[in-house]
Amino acid sequence: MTSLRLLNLLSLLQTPREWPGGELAERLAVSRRTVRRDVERLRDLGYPVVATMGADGGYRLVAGTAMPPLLLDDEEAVAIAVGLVTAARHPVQGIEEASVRALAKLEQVLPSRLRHRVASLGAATVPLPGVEGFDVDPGRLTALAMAVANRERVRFRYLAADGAESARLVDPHRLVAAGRRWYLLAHDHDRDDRRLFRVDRIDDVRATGARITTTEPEDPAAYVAAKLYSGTPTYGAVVTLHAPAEDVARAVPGEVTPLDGRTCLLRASADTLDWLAFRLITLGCEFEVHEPPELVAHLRGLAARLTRASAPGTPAPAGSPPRGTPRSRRAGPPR
Amino acid sequence: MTSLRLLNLLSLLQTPREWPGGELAERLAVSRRTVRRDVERLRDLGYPVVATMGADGGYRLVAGTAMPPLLLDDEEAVAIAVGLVTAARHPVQGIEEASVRALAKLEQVLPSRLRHRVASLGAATVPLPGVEGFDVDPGRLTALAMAVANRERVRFRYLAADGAESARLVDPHRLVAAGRRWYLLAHDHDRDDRRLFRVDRIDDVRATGARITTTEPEDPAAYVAAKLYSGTPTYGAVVTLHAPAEDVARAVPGEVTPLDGRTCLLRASADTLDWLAFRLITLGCEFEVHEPPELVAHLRGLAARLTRASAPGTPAPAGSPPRGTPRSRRAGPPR
DNA sequence: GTCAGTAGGTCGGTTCCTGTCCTACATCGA
DNA sequence: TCGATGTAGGACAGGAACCGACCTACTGAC
Repeated sequence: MTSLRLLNLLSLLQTPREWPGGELAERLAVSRRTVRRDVERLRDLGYPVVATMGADGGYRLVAGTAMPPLLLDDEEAVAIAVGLVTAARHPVQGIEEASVRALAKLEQVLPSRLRHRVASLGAATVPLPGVEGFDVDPGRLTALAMAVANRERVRFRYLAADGAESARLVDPHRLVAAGRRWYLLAHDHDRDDRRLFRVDRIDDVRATGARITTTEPEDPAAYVAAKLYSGTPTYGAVVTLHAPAEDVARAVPGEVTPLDGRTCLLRASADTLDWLAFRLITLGCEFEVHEPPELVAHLRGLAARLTRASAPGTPAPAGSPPRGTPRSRRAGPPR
Repeated sequence: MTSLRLLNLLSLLQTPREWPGGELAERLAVSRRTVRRDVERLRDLGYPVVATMGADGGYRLVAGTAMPPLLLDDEEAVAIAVGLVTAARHPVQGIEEASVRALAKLEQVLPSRLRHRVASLGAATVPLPGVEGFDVDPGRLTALAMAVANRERVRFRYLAADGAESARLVDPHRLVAAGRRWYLLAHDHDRDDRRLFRVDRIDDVRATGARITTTEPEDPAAYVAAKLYSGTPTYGAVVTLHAPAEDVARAVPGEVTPLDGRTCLLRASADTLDWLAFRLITLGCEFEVHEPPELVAHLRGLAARLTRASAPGTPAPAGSPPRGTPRSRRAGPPR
């Protein structure tokens, strides 16, 4: 079949190197002429293959106007999936939805032998500070994304803010990420009204097979924003930073006002104190917090904890096995 | 052309929903019979398409044994690229190389109109603490990855540890990630010897077009490990954590020994104090540091900084514009 | 200049592909 | 229980596409 050969050819050409026509002909078990024709076919499909002339020339796939089908080996597929899983955990502004869509697409076709690798590797992510239960399970996210794409009614269990658990039957309309949290905008059939669900409080998602009958609001983004800002606890911080304004503006989101060449004023808001403290600490500069008082108290608590942790002269507890040959310190880094 | 239709069909089937044959026939502008035959073709290619029988049945692509070609729209491609870029910045143990390979593959064919989006979005990543210049430029990484895959000799400028800059001509053999740093294992033609280069010190990578003539060591991993452990500064930390051993083991890499049900002993090593401190703080529990003394001092300095930052009653500097209507705090989260 | 590579035209035989029939079977809902 | 609506798949004939073999033209490196 010629389609299979075309895919194989694409797969070969996607490894970033030059392929002489003879080698391609051999690998695809066809004549050189046919390889040329296949290359022409790929070009017709919109995937530009450039050929460098002369001795030791060859074919190479370059960027065109359309994305060619990506042909991945197992490891690459796992790597991409892991990347998308962490992207779902720490959504990047502007492509949150596309990340989840891509993850759902990939999950749908990912061979089962690779799934456990993705799961185990995806779990070993860099932990960012947050409250318990903050972490979104990517599987839940993709299940909901599939339902949204499929326009399919779903059932799930929901843990409300007051701790009450309930079973819901909803028409899922859209997944949105706000800050570091995911929300599902849906029509709740039991309540017969639109609701905004926090995805990390959703569990046991089950497809019903029924089609969606309700419609989403004409401006989902505005709806979500209104719901969120009226309901989510938010801490607005005002901090003086001993660092140039331009450096700060690059590093953190928020409103940065330069005070002088070496200090600036930052206004930022977040939904947890942990997160605010984390962003401030990782800036690595001196700073003073003016508001809110909760953040001042939080930082003072953290300082106390660190002081306790670095109490001088604490001996290692008995029973700890002796360390082998200690690794060298302060040696020069490799060239 | 039938290959084009097959790709389109694959593309449709990859969106996670069910497709009735009639709709597919319409979209592909062929008869129902041909759709059935195309589905059969896909199955022959190893991509399992399941069909649910009965009224409102349809076709769906499911996970098989081989990865089908991924057909992505622009946004999904950007999302994947951004995910891989951050994965290159924060390599996940075990798939570092595959991540870069996938990124190189994607970069090669990514339409130019999407590149700037990837660049700008990829820059806005969560900053993790580290020394200056720690961050690897993903573009450099993919350039080197391409050279490795292409077995092509490259030129670059290198900033040695002592600050001396030099031009190098090398045969790149392999990219390896150790901890959070990338290294290039290569044969340096000027020195005529194997060298290990830190990728963040490499600049201005340029392909020469010449083929590689040297061979990599029979056991690259061992070679790199030997080079690294003999040369890189490493801090070995010994810390008592007031958290259950199993929780800790999940959250941080290192050797965890339970002391009792609620505390454990952690041995971990890293190349910067910032990184060690960061991992300990984000655990969120009480802890005591036994070794090394540098870490104790580092934490004490951090505690002092936080104490200064949370000095009571610091008024906001004059001239700061009054904040508009303050956002609500402590209101209930949305249902 | 020579050599080794790509680019591309032509031609005949063969293969494959397509649409139109047809029947068989599964599933849901009335 | 029956009918509607879906998939599954065989048979067939006309047409389109594909393939290899041969040829010439062009390009770049040694």
